[in-house]
Amino acid sequence: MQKYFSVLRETPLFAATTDEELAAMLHCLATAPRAFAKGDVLLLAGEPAQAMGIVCEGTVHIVRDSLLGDRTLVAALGPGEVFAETLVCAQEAHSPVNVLAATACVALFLHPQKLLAPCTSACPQHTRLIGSMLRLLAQKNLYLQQKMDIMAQKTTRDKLLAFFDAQLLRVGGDTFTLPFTREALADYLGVNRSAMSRELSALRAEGILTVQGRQVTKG
Amino acid sequence: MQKYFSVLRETPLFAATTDEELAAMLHCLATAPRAFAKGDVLLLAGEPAQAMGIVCEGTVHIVRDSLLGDRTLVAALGPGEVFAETLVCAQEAHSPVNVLAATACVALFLHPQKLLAPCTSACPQHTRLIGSMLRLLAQKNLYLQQKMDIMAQKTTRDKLLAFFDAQLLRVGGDTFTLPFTREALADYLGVNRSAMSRELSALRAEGILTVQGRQVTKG
DNA sequence: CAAAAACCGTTGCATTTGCAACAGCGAGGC
DNA sequence: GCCTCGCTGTTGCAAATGCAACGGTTTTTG
Repeated sequence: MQKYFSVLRETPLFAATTDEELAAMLHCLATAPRAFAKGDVLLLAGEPAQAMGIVCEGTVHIVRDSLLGDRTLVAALGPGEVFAETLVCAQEAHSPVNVLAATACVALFLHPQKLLAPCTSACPQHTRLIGSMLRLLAQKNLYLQQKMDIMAQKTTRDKLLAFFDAQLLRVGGDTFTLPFTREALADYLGVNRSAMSRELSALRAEGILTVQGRQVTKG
Repeated sequence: MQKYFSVLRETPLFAATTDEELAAMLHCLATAPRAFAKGDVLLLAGEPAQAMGIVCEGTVHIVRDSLLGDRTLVAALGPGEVFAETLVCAQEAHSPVNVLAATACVALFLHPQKLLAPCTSACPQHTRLIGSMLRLLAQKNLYLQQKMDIMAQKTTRDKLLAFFDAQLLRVGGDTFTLPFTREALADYLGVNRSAMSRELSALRAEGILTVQGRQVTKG
C-alpha cells in the first residue's frame, strides 16, 4: 500500500498529506488495492457503483456502449486519476458507462459513505477530504459547463473560436498550445475532422488566427 | 425566517427535516434572508461567489454575457431552487455568469465553508447536509454528462433521437411528454427551430415517431 | 370579447457539414 | 535506407443546416 502513496498524492483528494495522515485516512475508508488483468471489468454499465476508484498502476478505460452496440472511449485514466466518484456521490442505481482495464492495472477503491457515516470527525484530515471531494465534483461541473458552452455553438467556426477564447482566457495571453491532435480536437468539438481542417484554413486565410502545428495565436 | 421553511424543504438540501433541525442548521450556516428589487444583482460575473443562494420568493435569472455583448438566459429559478453552489464548492475566483433578480425576490445565502470549518459535527443533520450537498453536485454532473451525450450527436435527427431515448429510458415506457415548447427544445439541443421542425416531420413521416402536441411515442 | 403576442409548421435558398478519397509528411521499426 | 503507419491538409459532392419569411393556430392580456 505504502508504495502507492506518491501516486495518491497526485490526486486532488490527497494532495499535500503526510504519510501518517494518508495511512490513517486509507485505513478509515479504503480497501486493499486490487489488481486486474487487461480486459477485466472494474465496473459494469447498468450496475450501481459500490465505490469510487483511484488508478494506482496501468491504464483504465471509461467506455460507453450505445444502443446500437458500438463503443466509444470516453476517457483513458492513468495513475493518480479517479473514476466513479460522481456515481457513488449521486447514489445512482445504474452506471451509464463501463470501466475496463486497458492494460494490467491496480486500483484502489474508496467508500465515501464512510466519509460521512459515523462522523468520526475531530480528525481534521477527514473534513479536509470532504472539502476536496466537494471541490472535485464542483470543478468537474464547471468543466462540463464550459465544454457545453462550446458545443452549444452552431457552426464549426464558432465552436473553434469559443474553444480558443476559453484557452486564451486560461493562459491569459494571446498564444497557447493545443493539448490535442487535430483528430482529437475534432472529436472533442463533435465535428468532422476534415470540415474542421477546412475551417481552420479559412480562419488562417482570413488572418483571424495564426496556426503552426499546435501553436495557436490570435490576431 | 420561519415562513420560508416549507420552501426550503423543497430543496434537495433540506428535504425531510423537522422545524427544529432546520432552525438549528440555518442558525449554523445561514445569514438572514435578503430582499432584492427587480433588476438587482445577486452575483456579478467575474466576482468570486461568497456564498450559495436559495430562492425564497420571486424569480432569479442566471445570465451569461458573451464577449460580443449579447446576453443569454441560462436558467430561471423559482422558490426552492439553488444557485452558485458549484462556484462556492469549486472555490472559483471568477463567476462565469451573472445572477439577477428577474422580479422582486428574496434569497437566503449559505456559507458551505461553515459546513466543514469547525467540524461542529456530532450533530447528525450536519453530516446529512454534507451528503446532500455531495449528491446535489454529483447529480448535476450526471445531468450535464447526459446532455453532453445528446449534444455530441452530429445531426439534428440524432440529437432528437438521443434525447427521446433518454426520456423514454427515464419513464420506462414508449411514450412521454415533452417538458418543452418546440422553441425551447430546439434551444436545448442547440439547433435551429425550423430545421428541427423539419426533421420532426420527417421522423413522423417515416413512421419512427408519433407526435401529438407534446406527446411523443416511439414506433 | 377583441387585439396582441406567442407558438408552430412549412418552404426556398445560400451556406455549412459530413463523408470519402487522395496525397504529403514525419516518426519509428526492421 | 526503406517501409509502414498515423496524422494532416485538401477537395468534390451529396446531404443537412441555418436563416428568413409567411400563414395558420393557440394562448394571453387588456
